[in-house]
Amino acid sequence: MKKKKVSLGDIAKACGVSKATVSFVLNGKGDQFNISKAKQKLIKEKAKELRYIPNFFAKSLKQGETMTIGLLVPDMSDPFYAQICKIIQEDLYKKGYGLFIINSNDNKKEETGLMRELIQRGIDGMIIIPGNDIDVLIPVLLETHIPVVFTDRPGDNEADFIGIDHDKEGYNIIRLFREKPNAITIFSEELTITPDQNFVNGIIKYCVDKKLDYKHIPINKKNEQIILEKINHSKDAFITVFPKTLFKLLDISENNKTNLFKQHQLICFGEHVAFSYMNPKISCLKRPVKLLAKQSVFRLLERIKKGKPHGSHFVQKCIPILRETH
Amino acid sequence: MKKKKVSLGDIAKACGVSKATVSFVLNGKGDQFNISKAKQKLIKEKAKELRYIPNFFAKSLKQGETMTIGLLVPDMSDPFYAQICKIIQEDLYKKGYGLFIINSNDNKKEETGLMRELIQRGIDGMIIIPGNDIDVLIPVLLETHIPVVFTDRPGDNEADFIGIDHDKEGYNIIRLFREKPNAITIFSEELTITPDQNFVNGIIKYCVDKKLDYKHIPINKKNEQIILEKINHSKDAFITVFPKTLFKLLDISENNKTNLFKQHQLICFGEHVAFSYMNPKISCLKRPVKLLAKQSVFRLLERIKKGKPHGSHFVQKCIPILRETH
DNA sequence: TTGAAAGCGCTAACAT
DNA sequence: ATGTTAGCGCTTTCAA
Repeated sequence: MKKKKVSLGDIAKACGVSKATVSFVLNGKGDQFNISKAKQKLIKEKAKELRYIPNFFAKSLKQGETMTIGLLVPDMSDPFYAQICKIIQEDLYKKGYGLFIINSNDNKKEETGLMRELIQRGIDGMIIIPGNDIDVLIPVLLETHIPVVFTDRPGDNEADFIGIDHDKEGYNIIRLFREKPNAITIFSEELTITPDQNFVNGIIKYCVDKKLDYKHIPINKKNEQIILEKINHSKDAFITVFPKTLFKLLDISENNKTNLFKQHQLICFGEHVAFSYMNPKISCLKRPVKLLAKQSVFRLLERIKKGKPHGSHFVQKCIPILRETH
Repeated sequence: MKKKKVSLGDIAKACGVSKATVSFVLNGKGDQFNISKAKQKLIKEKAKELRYIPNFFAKSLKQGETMTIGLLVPDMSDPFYAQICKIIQEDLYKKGYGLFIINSNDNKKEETGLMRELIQRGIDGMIIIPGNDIDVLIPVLLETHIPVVFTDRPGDNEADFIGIDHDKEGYNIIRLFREKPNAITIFSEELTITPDQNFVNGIIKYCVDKKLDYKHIPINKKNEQIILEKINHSKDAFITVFPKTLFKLLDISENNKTNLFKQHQLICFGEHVAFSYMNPKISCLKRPVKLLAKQSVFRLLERIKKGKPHGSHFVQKCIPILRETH
């Protein structure tokens, strides 16, 4: 059932040389160690013949690095995170690193366990999009000394962070509406994640500053009546926190044969491929995915390879994409 | 820069016992080896105190398994594959396995290299959605003895396959149109992947059998005129191979201020969240993602843990989702 | 009831 | 120019 894998030793035996020699040759250090061309050739051929595949782990064990990065992401099937995953994977790959991904589903209870799961696997560093606030993560972070980068959602001042300023983005989003709104309704899922709360708080702060009426409605069965009320009997400008919420809102509206956009301006926080194919085309505030992903990798490798200290904060602006609904 | 990690030995030293004892206790075999409760407690506390995290690799090295599965996927930011990745990751996690993902971008040249990359990492098995046909993969497959499962795209009779029958799905898709079409136009990307070709071939076979006119048009700049021609001056029923292609088609149509759906029925091969929010709502032939992903994991673990022989083929049907455009 | 020691596959300092 | 050997962290057999 478990056929034995070919190891360095097997090649060494087959060639009548020592493991060291084989190791040197196969790692391109043959010349450096003055191993005769003939022998080098022999070894390389033998390796190919025996279909030798080096055991990465054994190497890692010895060298203390695994060339593997861990990524903790809320939901890799969400297009936003999926893109992040992809870019991170590809950028890391170019630098010789592999990627080990775990979905947290924003399950706060399990998050620290999942992080430990990653650490156990001997990763050289990790990028996390945490569901929990920093204080619950700190115990795990203290258990290890590998570099950690927080992406999209911040840790604390001590921690590396690559993301956006949710508070500020929330504060500024209302200025994007074509017509100055009289009142704002914010739709979202239940706000369990602090940065999302901050985004909504930003909106509210603006409303308070500008003396705008506002209401925040989590989308759920229980609120369906009040949602319909808002759709049908108000002229509020709508803000949806993430495309998923917008889709749910549309479902509700559709099920009740009402047209959401007849008397409402709408901006969605977060972009979605679908938006430009919908009717009307959805205006949104796009998060700078690519930049965040690339910068996260860049930063993490800087920490790992150059031993740079932590605590850098890379805050990027969102990009308004104004199509038809704003 | 590289702070030393706590190892088994450190705990052993701290407790004045041997590494073996610590290992037993920490693996829950304390009782089995009759290690005194007091000592067990001491060891466990010390481990916690020193923030001990076991080194998975060292364990793997010894035990010959890494509890890690490799996944080779064309593009994990494509919603279809993203979902597959997610389900696979979660199902594996439940069984104690980790997931190592690599994007191939359907780059055929690099594919075998990427597979080797996975194998090197000592994975216990792998799930691949290959871009290449089996014959180019065989050399790599022969280098290793780990179980491999082909998902979505088949290998050969020898190989495990979990997917759909592209040929047949192509053949049957035309029956889904509400009105019997006089002619069919198939839009797709350049067909570089055999199963995609098979899907189109299936369609064509049907057209030939039923004496229907057909044309297959790869979407690219060069074909833009002929695409517009089809949109504006034909009444063909349209089939798009994958949502991405549909979106491109819509872009072209939109840029030319024409309405694609005025005189065309359309079915898309492959589902997309956006479809039910578009206007009109897109009819499609949905691939059974969840089933494929789950079955792939199930099958792979069956191979790994029970040593079942390869060569099983699990072919599932696509599901028509008929909304408004068919 | 516990410890010593071998060994998983690999690298690299040290011998020869 | 090439081989020997120790050791990375862990498990497990065997001995005590």
